[in-house]
Amino acid sequence: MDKNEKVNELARRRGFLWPAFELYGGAAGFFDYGPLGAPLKRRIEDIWRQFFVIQEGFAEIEAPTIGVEGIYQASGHLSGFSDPLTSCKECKEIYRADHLIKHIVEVPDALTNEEIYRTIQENEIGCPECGGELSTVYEFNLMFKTMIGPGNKMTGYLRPETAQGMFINFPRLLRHFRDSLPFAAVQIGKSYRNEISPRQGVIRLREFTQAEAEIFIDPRDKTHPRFAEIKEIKMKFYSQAAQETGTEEEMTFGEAVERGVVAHQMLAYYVARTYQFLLAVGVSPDKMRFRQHKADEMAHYAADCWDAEVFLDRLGWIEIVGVADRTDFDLKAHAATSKVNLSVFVHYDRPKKRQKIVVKPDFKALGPRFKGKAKAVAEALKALPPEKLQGDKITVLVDGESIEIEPSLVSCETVEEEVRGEEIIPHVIEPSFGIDRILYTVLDHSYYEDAVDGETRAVLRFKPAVAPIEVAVLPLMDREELIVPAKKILEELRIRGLRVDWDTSGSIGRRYRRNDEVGTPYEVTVDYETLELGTVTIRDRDSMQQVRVAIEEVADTLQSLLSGKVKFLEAGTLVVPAKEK
RNA sequence: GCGGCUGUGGUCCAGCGGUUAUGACAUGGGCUUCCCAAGCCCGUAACCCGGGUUCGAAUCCCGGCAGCCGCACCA
Repeated sequence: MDKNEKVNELARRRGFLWPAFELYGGAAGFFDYGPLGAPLKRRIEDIWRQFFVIQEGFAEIEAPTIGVEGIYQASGHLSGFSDPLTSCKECKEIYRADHLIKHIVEVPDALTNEEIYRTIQENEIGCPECGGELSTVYEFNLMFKTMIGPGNKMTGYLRPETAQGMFINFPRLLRHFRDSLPFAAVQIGKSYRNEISPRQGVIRLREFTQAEAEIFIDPRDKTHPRFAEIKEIKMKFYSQAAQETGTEEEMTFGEAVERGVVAHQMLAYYVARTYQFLLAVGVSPDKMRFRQHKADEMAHYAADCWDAEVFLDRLGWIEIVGVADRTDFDLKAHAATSKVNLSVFVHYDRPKKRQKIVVKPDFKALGPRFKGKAKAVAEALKALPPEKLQGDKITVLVDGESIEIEPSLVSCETVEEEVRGEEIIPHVIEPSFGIDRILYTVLDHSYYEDAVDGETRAVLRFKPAVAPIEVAVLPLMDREELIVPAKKILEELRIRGLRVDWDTSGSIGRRYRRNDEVGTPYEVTVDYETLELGTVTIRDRDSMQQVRVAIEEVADTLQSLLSGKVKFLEAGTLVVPAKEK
């Protein structure tokens, strides 16, 4: 068994990840989070909230997972996310139908599926592999389609990303943030993509969890006020240029922006925050890098994009987070499709004075002469550039009719005007996290094996902040006199809000191993010294060392250990193992 | 979606036309004042699903589903 298999097997056996619908034969691309997987995922999400909602002050919202058609017309997912396919009736091979007629039709995208099929027939195009006859063209869209309400009146789609929920709430979010930039909204939730062939467990799912932030910024100012805080952090950058040579470059964020490796502070800052978050949940820095998208792989909406990639045994480098500069693509698209203005009025620091020529048509004269058309003529006059108002005759075009007017009917005036600001469409920086992939990475990067007395010990070295079980309380033996004080400790720890497990089954060594395997950082053992001296032992998962502390202090000590305030060997008196005595 | 390989208790595996379906580990109960998967006793627990061939199918054939590997796909 290689490591990947071991991790998967452990995850299945111990209740982290279960293939879904097993009772009914299963379906690829769906997983259940078991009793340990669900809290692990929840804790990862909570750390994400800590970083992006609490520390950055972003607003968390929750939008429906089913969206109406208009959203995905605007976002490009209806057209860009779906491909016209055709298959060979002989060898069953599947092709992109539009690709087959590229050399005949200049813009195959503009054709309907029927038209593409007709083109294939008219030009007698056969299967490129075997020459067989091709089937009619059908649409394969990666979005799950459903119906809203009875009948077929309204089409709904399961959202392929959470991002659109933030974009379409832009006007309300803007108001929430009192009409000023920058601001950001986030969502953690399920997204759905009907993948053609999902594989590799939780790496490619049909239903998955995303955590996305949409940070709306003023496009003219891509600096970040807190850039100084992250600028000394060093990380592995794998830029477009570096990919030519195939070696990542280690440098600070400050250097990366100075050298133009990362386009601007805004993008760099969120790449850095992403990096810090991934470290916090337990992704190994040695097996992580940030790779810049190449120009040709950039998504249809992105101007620049940096992916956090992690190295997984057998799978290689896998993308787990994308941090993209989506520019104003989405807001512009939604503004155009919905016909709602999605710009922000940005005030200047100081109102600007501007000279402006105001054209004043003489309505008293124009009215009687042009009657109903007078207004249109006046508008046309106002629209003319100042130089056209000179000369003997002024010519305007109204409803295709050329009309001549003598200059005396129009007066021009130069006025000084105060301009207080301007309408802009914000740009969007989007860090987009694949929670399932991150969780799998945490499992993979936490997995260790060491040898204890010639036996292999499997350990998940979770950070205490993500461990599904933080403490196990273990009576040395399953005996009444040890169980009573142990239960008291269990209750107290639970009242403190710790995630505690209780286990009396099997020898103490067996119970330590069981907990090592699910990543429990600390075990409290109640033994006969507890009865004599009122102390218990706390065992450290990684070093397997034990310290003794008084019963009254055990809850405080554990909390200090879990939060990292106290080092293990300083938490109590080191216990010398029996065989060394 | 195509092709190849695979599918037996929770896990790993034996059985390859007739067995009360083998075993190990894990797990539950009991014994053992027992700090790193010890020992002994007892127990729970499986042939992926559906058809077919056959007197008889876990075993052979077909289809489905799932997993792995290649190809394609991955906005």
